[in-house]
Amino acid sequence: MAMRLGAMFKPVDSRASFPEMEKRILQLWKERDVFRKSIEGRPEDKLYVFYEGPPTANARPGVHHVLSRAFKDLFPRYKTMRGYRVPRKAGWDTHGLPVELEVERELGLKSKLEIEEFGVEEFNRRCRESVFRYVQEWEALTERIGFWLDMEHPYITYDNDYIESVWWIVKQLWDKGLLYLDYRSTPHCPRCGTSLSDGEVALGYREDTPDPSIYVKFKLAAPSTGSGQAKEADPALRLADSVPTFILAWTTTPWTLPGNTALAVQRDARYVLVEVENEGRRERLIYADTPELRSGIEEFLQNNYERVEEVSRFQGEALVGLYYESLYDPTAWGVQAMWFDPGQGGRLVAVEKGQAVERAYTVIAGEFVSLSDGTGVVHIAPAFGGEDFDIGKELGLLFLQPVDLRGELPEACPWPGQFVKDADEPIMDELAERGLLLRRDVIRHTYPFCWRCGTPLLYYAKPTWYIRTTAVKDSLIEGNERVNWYPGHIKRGRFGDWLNNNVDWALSRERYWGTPLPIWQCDACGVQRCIGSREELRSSAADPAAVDALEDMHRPYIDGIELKCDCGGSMRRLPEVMDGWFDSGAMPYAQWHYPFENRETFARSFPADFICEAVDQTRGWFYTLHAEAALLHAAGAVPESLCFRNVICLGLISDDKGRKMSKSLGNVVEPMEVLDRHGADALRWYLFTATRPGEARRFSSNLVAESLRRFLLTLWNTYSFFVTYANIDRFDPTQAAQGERSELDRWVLSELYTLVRRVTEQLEEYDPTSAGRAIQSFVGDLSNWYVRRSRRRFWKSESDADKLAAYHTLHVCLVTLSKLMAPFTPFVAEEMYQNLVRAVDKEAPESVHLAEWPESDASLVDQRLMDETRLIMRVVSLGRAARSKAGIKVRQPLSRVVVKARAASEGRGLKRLESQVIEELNVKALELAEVDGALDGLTVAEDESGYAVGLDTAVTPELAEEGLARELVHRIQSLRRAAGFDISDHITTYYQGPTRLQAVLQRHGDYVRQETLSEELVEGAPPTGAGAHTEAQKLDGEPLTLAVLRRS
RNA sequence: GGGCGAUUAGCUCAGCUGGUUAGAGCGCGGUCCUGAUAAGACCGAGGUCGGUGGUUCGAGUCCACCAUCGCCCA
Repeated sequence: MAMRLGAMFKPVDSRASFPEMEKRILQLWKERDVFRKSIEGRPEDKLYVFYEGPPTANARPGVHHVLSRAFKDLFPRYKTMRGYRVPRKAGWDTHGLPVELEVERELGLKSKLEIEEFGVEEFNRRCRESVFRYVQEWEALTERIGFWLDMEHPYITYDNDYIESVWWIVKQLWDKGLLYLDYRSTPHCPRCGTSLSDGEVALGYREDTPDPSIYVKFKLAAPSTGSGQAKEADPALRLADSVPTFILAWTTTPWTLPGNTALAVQRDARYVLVEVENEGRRERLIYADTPELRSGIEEFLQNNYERVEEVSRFQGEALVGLYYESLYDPTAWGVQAMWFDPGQGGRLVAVEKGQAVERAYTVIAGEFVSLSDGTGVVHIAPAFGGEDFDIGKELGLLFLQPVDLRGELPEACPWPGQFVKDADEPIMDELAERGLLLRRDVIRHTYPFCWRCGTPLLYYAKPTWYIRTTAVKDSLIEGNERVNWYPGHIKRGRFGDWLNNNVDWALSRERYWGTPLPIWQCDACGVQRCIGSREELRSSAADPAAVDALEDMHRPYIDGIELKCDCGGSMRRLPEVMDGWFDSGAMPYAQWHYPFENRETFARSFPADFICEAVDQTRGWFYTLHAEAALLHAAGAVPESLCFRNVICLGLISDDKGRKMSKSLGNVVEPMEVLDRHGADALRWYLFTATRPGEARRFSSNLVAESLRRFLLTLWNTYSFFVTYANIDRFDPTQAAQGERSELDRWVLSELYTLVRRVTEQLEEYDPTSAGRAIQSFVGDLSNWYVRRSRRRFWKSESDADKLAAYHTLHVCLVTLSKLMAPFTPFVAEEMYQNLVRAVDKEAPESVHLAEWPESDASLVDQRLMDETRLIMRVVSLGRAARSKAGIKVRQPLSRVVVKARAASEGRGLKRLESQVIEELNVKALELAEVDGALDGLTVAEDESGYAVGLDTAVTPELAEEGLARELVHRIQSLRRAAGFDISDHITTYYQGPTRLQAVLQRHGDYVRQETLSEELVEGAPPTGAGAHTEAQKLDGEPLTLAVLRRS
């Protein structure tokens, strides 16, 4: 389209490329430094605090990252427009096992031993390098999707300053006794050689894991044998019968059997003793007497034994205290026997030579024993399994750990050096040979694996540093009450439950690349000391100069720093590093190097107003932030026990078939591809409006395309329409008179300001999905009702008050929309704003993102008018249905339409707005059906809710002529378009056709000329060589030739 | 095994505190309209609102149980 002299606005191509437009906008933001201005232009004392949850840049960003980054971007932009200053500091998570594992893979290292041989210094150097491997891609994607974030000054968790702040936190907890060392049964990855936190374990559960399901026979010690019994056996057990008697226990982990030291039963449950016989050999089995357990076991017995007979029944109580014969003797393999010494508070101590542990291989009572699966008897191995460990501690049981930290069995055992899971088969085989395996099957259940390397986890009792989060449980729960969650069910549901079931946080990791645990221990006296700052380290160091020279506070350098002990000895750092999650939860403090620097900044920026991550962070970052704030508050170090006031918790993204996106399935959608094809606004809009936050969502490029078509293109075309006509008329919104608003203008403004109110309310409630959907629905109405109904007003030739009002109204709608949409689709909003506002008003803020959020004008909201307009839309729809039924096209005028409304008041509304119905349905009059039978003889369409519209389908000769005139207009317009004329070109039209055309043009010639900008309507062929566009057509079967010629 | 969430048209989703005969968009078949529109309108096919009970004059909506899926926990 040619630029017109005096045009106010940049011409808008209705077929714009959004990705290209977005790149221009990115350039514009950069040139004008809009992001910085959007922060610094707002008052310092009116902060809206956003915390960025740090990603790790050692893998490429995916669609799910776009999801969270889009939501993270929306609220800061919105709040900026509301007048808040919203700093947005980027952050990078750099520590932790995943990083180490990646590097291990690259180096081909298989164990911790190999890492140490390779060298911790070089290993950590490589870790440091690897964490920014994809940082350019992250930065490019972040910018491309329009996520405004200060990536030039990010916090980085491996920085010495960051580490120092983390140390400060640890020291606060240490001073309050919130840190302690304990033997615990800990989830342990035998490959990584380290404990995992509960949060990490939670990441690695796998459904449907096949495992053995076996029934193992534990032989009760007979009274006659040397081992005897601790108590007089209940006669019901019939032990005196000298028939071998076994307790049947069920397990899915055969490899734990060498660690077995007890069997547990339910004291009050009923058990049964059954005798079975095969080929003359008799034996007896004990298991729980519940219908569901018995049916399964007994069916098996019936199928495998010649005779099965119940001997007696008794309470579990009768079994408690009995001894049984151990399956193995691990001490013979060199395993050091230990026990929980009740004399030392249940501490785990070595069993000395010759010492007898009273409760070794006895039946104990346990509340946790399940009576719905297995046999009602649980095999107890305190070295494995939390419950086993706990009951061992409670009752002073024997403790045997025949498995080392690599998950391997001892060299001296029958399965030397085998990995436990591989030993399952041979263990079962061997038990079967000894006749101690009743039954073996396979079960599928959920089992935890290492979330990174996929190795099955073992529960392993070993010393670990814990944070006593249970001490601040009440505070955690209370703080959560004050957090606004979206979706709301997370608060009392997933997150609340997690807090209610809080257990202490396992902090230490026996690894290399992490924040070093700042605890030193004296070689001489064993005293331990926690260091809370670099200065404290220096002043306590044996060689302060070495601390000054320390450029990197990681291992191995930090391990070289020794402290002087009060006893005169020398203190060395404990080798552990910290759980990487602790780093992330420390970001409110450590991002500012608090309290060593930026005390003011911290004070103003804590707690956060808004954070947003996916639901998997419930046990991750959401928890670590919350917990560290509560702990520090309890330690008196921060003023608040909660860390964030509003949080959006996003659901996970799956592919279009509901499957998780994974490389192995090949269904991962590359975000950049979607962005290149459809643009960032389309992707953002889709993510905001398609599904509510919190819900799992299906994603595909096609759905983004649909979102683009349905919403952005509709909007864009409305915008393009406005600019096209405003330029023709040289409409200047800053100068032109307001004009005279029609009912239609008043209606759309009423809808607009209703929309402003709703969108504002919904964003205040952290519900961008509802807000976006409301905008979408408004844009639909604006385009398909307001603009469609107003078209004639824009293209009529006189520039009267009505036309001016139409321009002003559409202009204010589009400008307001650009502001409402700025947080959602920042690019197209900017594009529209620049053209609609900045092009005509150099005083206006230079970016829509620096503009003020629109205010609703209640005086322009007219509920009745909106209701009435909804009604006429409905009536028009029915009218079109009636036309369709009668087979008469809308171009053919008809004499009247008769409408049956549901109430008299509705009838009045219809009459008030009848001109819109009349125009839209192309009829001469609208009548209300006020008496019975008013619709008789008409073509009627009705809907379920009681409305009916009747159409008088009689076409008089006059109406037919008029219809023909409109038909001609339509054809000439199509011809103009086909000829490639500009909308405002004036033409001469030539026609040759049926004689009745003469009469029609006699009567309606003015109309045809005006509509088609024809200066003349000439009967005959156009002059040859004049360049006219000619088409031969049919009109009701008769030949018709039309030609259009542009006039110079 | 427990908790939370979901289940409405082929697909993506609305349906507020219970209220006539359950909706939209996409897709499909057809008709029409159009000088802003890659659009739009109308008609049609397509739903026992996951299932079973219950509360109620009335249930997609409330309650209980069950099933399936997802996430989380053990």
